Formats: sequence, structure tokens, C-alpha cells
Amino acid sequence: MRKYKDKEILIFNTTWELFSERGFHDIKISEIAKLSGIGKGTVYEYFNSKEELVQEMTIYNLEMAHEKIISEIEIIDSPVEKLRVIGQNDINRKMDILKTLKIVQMITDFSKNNIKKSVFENIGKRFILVQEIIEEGIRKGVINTESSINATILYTGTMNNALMIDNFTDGNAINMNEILEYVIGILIKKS
Amino acid sequence: MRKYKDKEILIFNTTWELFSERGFHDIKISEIAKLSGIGKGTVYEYFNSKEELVQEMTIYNLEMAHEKIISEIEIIDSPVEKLRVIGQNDINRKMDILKTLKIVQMITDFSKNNIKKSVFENIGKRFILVQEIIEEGIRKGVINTESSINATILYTGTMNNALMIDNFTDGNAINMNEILEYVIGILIKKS
Amino acid sequence: MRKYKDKEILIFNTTWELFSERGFHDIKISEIAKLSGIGKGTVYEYFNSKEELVQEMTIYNLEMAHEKIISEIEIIDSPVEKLRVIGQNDINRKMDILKTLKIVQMITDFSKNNIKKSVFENIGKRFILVQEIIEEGIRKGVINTESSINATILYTGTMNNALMIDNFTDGNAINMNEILEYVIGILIKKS
Amino acid sequence: MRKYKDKEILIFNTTWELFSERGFHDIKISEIAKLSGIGKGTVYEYFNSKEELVQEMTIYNLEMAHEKIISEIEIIDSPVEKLRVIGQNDINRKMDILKTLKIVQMITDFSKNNIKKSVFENIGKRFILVQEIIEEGIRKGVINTESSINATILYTGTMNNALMIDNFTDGNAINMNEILEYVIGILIKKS
DNA sequence: GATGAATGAGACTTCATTCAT
DNA sequence: CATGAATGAAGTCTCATTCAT
Repeated sequence: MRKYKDKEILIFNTTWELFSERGFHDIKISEIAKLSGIGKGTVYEYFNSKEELVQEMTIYNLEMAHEKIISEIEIIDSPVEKLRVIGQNDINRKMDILKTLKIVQMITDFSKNNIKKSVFENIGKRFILVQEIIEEGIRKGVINTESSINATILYTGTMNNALMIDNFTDGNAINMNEILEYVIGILIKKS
Repeated sequence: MRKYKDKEILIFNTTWELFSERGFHDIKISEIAKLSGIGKGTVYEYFNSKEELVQEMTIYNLEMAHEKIISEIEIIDSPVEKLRVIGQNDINRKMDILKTLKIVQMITDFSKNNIKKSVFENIGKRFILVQEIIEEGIRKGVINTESSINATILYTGTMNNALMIDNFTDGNAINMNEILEYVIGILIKKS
Repeated sequence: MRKYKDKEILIFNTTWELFSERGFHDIKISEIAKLSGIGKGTVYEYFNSKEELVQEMTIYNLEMAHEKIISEIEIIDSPVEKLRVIGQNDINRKMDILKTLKIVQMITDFSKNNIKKSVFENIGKRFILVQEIIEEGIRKGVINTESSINATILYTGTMNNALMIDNFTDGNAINMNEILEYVIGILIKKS
Repeated sequence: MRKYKDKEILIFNTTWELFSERGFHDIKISEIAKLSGIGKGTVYEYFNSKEELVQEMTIYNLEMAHEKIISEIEIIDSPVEKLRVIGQNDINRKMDILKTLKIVQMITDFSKNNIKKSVFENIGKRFILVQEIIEEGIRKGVINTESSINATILYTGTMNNALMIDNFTDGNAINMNEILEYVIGILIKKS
């Protein structure tokens, strides 16, 4: 994880905020600059283009979120509890997850080939983290599944889907915590 | 489902094709027109704006896909088999599903409030279809789950997630049929 | 005055109505057609272009108004009374006069050289009519002015100006009849 | 009168020039920019729309013309001489007056309600100035008229009308100075 | 004659990016 | 380093006009 300058982080945060309600093309550099309290030209001192800014911001956010999760679960022993903490984290950071999903969706539109490998790598990291925990659970005999990769797809897919539906329905249709326990319940070994 | 004119369908199809590789803002009306073999102004004879065109196209595609699924499963008796057919359909129409996910993501960016209710309704239809099948399965004792809504989120989330990962990894990481059976296996009653 | 076909007159009337509230570029042929209850193409059966339509309409209206005035004053003997009738006519047909002024202004924008000489001729007719009445008044000794042309400019300019101001101020600032008498009073011989 | 930036005035002047021969819809922003020696986008740095530009330009020109007149007549004592100076000014600035009349006519087409109150206010200013001079003349006993408002309509209407006819006839039909003296002659007290 | 679907030239406007200060 | 005035490429949308039926 490279060292980020203060102004870079300032710009990341502003941009990230704007993504809550709008998409890539509806966010203007001039707006990012104004909201950041800096000049338009200054943004270009730190990033070569709008596209690069968004990619860097995405990487930054993915890295930060990953480090936070890592630090939270490294003190936990139980693999199941680890999954629960990751899930709780998703629920608490709901909007961040959704924004990330949106941005990832969007970034792939820029044209698959130009995207920094780092974006993909960072997206992958989270998947691998869950998969490793599930494999740990299998080894420890607390998680029961034929395939760790399938279980990972199931876990991450269900959680993301739930977050999206929750957002679509303005939080009226779904009990996120219940969903989390539902998925964990499925992964837990049953004789 | 309203009656669509030939030209509308022509425009829908061209636009849909273009979405394979690009996003809303990277598709030009002039391009849609040229590829459709019609004049730019003609597009505006049928749709008041680019945004309306995309929304109408989305509704059309969701409706068509839904009707196709409905006709395929109505001759099937077993709820589990119905889910299997729906899943197979997703796998076969992989790119269409991904495009739909992308467009829905995008459409919500236009600003949630301006989106035609029909778009939301049509997105919901598929969810409800799966949920009803699951409930049928529960009644018939072939599906075992505490909550039909949770199971629906799990089924659709897992499948969509798998399709996305499959696409990200250019089909090298995942066996879609295996995933489908994996999810169905989870839903099937086990004593 | 050429013979106008029924449909031409129909189109003239619709177009004329639309000019009440809008200008040349804000009136669409499609709108004229729809309001006339005919097809868009039909308009082009009678006029080669929008510009020609407006020119023809202007000529038609100027001709009609002129004939009406002529028939009204030819039975009057007194030149002063003739001016009074012309003025009253202007006041009663206020909006028509204003529309004519607007259209004439506009028509000259099309590019002075393309305007049908007939438009100018017809505009001129009214001026000449007033001038002739004034000259008649001078001969009869009831109108006192050194120059009939100057008096005509004064009469027509004052009346048009009053109508415009009346319209600008939504009829709250001016008593049109008083103005008319005021101008006539000035023209009338005073020893 | 707000402070105008240099670029604004540059744009005003170019636009004003173009209005000599053409109307609102026939003048392109790109043309204004090119003739001004600036970029198209720059125009939009100073004005939000073409319509706003024209309105601002109109206000600017009316303000400038008014200030010029004010400064010219404030050193004059005689009301009649003031009217003469105003009239001479109109004659000398003939094309500007005609352009103003044209633009005002046009602006009211945009839709009466959207026009900046300032446009109307500035149009009114000139009328009021003339009216005040006439009232001054009445008080001083050098102008004889029953109604200052009617006299103002007469003065401004006659002058504007004369300018228009002069322009229509390419200066061949009218002696502007004679007209001015003619109107002034009418206003001057006669025992 | 009548129609209206189709057309495409063309105008406004936006906004990422540059660069002189 | 920071700035923001200036730019112009590019895209949406309009509407007069055409022409096959």
C-alpha cells in the first residue's frame, strides 16, 4: 500500500461522497475541487485524469477497507465468528459496499483493458480472504461445504444481493442481520 | 406488456448490443441510429430522450426474458426443476443477465426518482417468481428453508455473483453448472 | 389581390393565431398542421417553405385589413372622420396590428433582399392611404400641416407606439381613445 | 449599473454587431465566439445561455445609451433643446435605435414572463426621461400639451417610426432632421 | 391532393483538460 | 505547488423538409 498524500486523501473522500448519489459522468471535476476547497488545476497535480482519480480512489478504499477487516479479524480465532464480523462490517458500511459495487461495475465500463490491474487485485483480495476463512473453517471442521470457492461465491453473492435489495427497497423489505445468520447457518456443519 | 412497434424493437436490439461493451454515456444516439440503419431523428420519433430509450429498452428486455422463462417453466411440475431451468437459462443467457445487472445499476444513477416505476416493477417480477417457486417447493416439502425471502436472496445473489465472477475471470475460474447445483443442493430438503 | 384557396386561408388563420404569443422560430410547421387539422405535408402543398407561408400570410392579412378599411372609409366624406375611423379600427384590432408590426420586424430579419416586394408594397399601402387622407384634409382646409408625409409619420408612429406601450403595460397605462383624439387634435387646423 | 468585465463587453459588442443584419436565431454562439476571438466555451463562462447573453447585452446597451444621453443633456437648460439633443442623438445613432427596437421586439417573444425585469425597467427609463423633460417644458411654459404622457408617446413614436421608414426606404424618403423639428414644433407652445 | 414517417443538418451547451501566472 | 480562466471536442435534441404511399 503506497503512501498517500493528504491532498490525495482529501480528494478521494470528496469524490467518494459524491458517488453516493451520482455516477461517474455526473460528477464534475470542478465540483470535486470546489467541495474539496481546492482549485480545479490542483486535482490534476495529483491525478492525470478523472479516470485515474476514480481508479486510485477505488484502490485506496478497497485497501483501507481490507486493512480494517484484517485488523478486526486477526484477533478472532473462530472462522465462523470471522465471517460474522465481516458480514457485520458489510452491514454497518452498507453504503460503502454499494458504492464499491457501483464503481466496480462502472470502472469495467471504461474499457476492461485499461483498468489498473490493482483494482482487480484488490477486488480479488476480499474474495480470497473469505475463501481462506472458509477453508480454515473446513479444516477445523466447523464449516461444511464441498467447495470453498462455491461457498465463497454464495456468501459474498448473498450478502451483496441483500444489500442491494435493502437499498432498492429503502430498508423496508429485509432484515440484514437475519440474512447474515441465514448464510452462516448454511455454511455451518450439520451432521 | 404494451405492443412494441418494429422500429422500437430494432432500436432496442441495437442499443442492447452496444451495451455489451460500453456504458450509457459512451453510447451515442448517432451510433445507435447508424447501426440500426435509420436516421438520428428517427430514434427521437420513438423515444423522447436517450434516457427514456434505455429505460424502455430495459423494460422490454425484462418483460421478454420474463415471458420466456414463464413459458419454459409453466410446463414443469417440480419446483426444484423449475429453479434448475431458471438457472440454466441464466447461464445460457449469461451476457444478457450481466447487461441487465449493469443497466439496472446504471439506471439507478440517473436519479432514483425519475426512473419509471415499470423498471422497478419488472426487476421485482423475477425476484417474486423465484420466491413463489421456492414457496411452492416448501409447501410440497421438497425445499427446506426457514424463509422464502432469504432463500430467494441467496439463490439470485449467488447466481448473479457467479456470473459476474465468471465474466471477470473470462470463464476460467468457475463452473457455472456446478454452482447452480450447489445452490439447489442447499435449498433441497435434507433430513 | 389573388384568389386564396380555402386551405390557404385555414393555414393563414392558424399561423396568425400562433403569432399572438410566439415568434417565427418558435412556431413549428407540425403545430400549424395539427391545429389546422391537416397533415404536415399538406402545408407544403400550398407553400414552398415556412418563410413563404409567413410572407404570404402577412400579405393576405395586410390586404384584408386594407380592403376592410377602404370599404369603411369610402362612405365617409370628412377626412378627419376617416382618420378617426382608421384609428378606431387600429384600437379595435389592437392585437392584429401588434402582430403585424412584430411580423414585419421579423420578416425583415429573414434578410431584406428575399422579402417579397409585395410585403413592402402592402405595408406601404396603408401609409399612402393615410397620407392621401391627410392631403385631402389639407386641400379641404380641415387639416393643417406643412408636410403631409411628416404628418403621416406622426399619425402612424404615434398610434403604433401607443398600441405597443398599451400592450407592454397590459392596458394599465394608456387611454387609447384619448391618444387618438390627441393626434387628430394636432392635425386639425387651428388658426 | 453593475460593473461589466472586459470580456463581457467584448462579447456584447460582437453580438450587437451581428444583430445589425440578423435575428436571434440566426446568430450562432460559435460565430459570436469566433468574431470575438475567443473560444465557444468562454462565452458560457460569462453567460449561462444565449438568451441570457442577449438580455444582458440589451440591458447593457440601454444603460450605456441612457447614461450618455443623461450626461449630454444635464448641461443643457432648455427643455426644448434637450429634446432636440435626444432626437439628434437618435438620428446619429440610428442603427443602434433600430437594433434596440428589434431586440426588444424579439426579447418579448422569448416569453414575456422570463424576461429580466431589468430589461423592462431600462426600456421604461428612456420614456420617463422624455416625459420628465416635457413636464419641465410645460412648467416652464415652453411646451404646450394637455398631457405629458400623450406627448411623450407622440414624440418617441414619431421618431421611432421615422427611423424605421428611413431604414426601409434606404434613406431616400425622409429627412430626419426635418421630422425632428416638425415634432418639436408641435410640442412648442403656440399662442 | 393528402399524409406523416423518416431524415440529417445544425445549434446549444457541457466539462475534462491545459497552461500562464 | 496552486489556481481558475480559457478552450473546443463532442453529444443531445430539434424541426423544416421530403417523398413514398
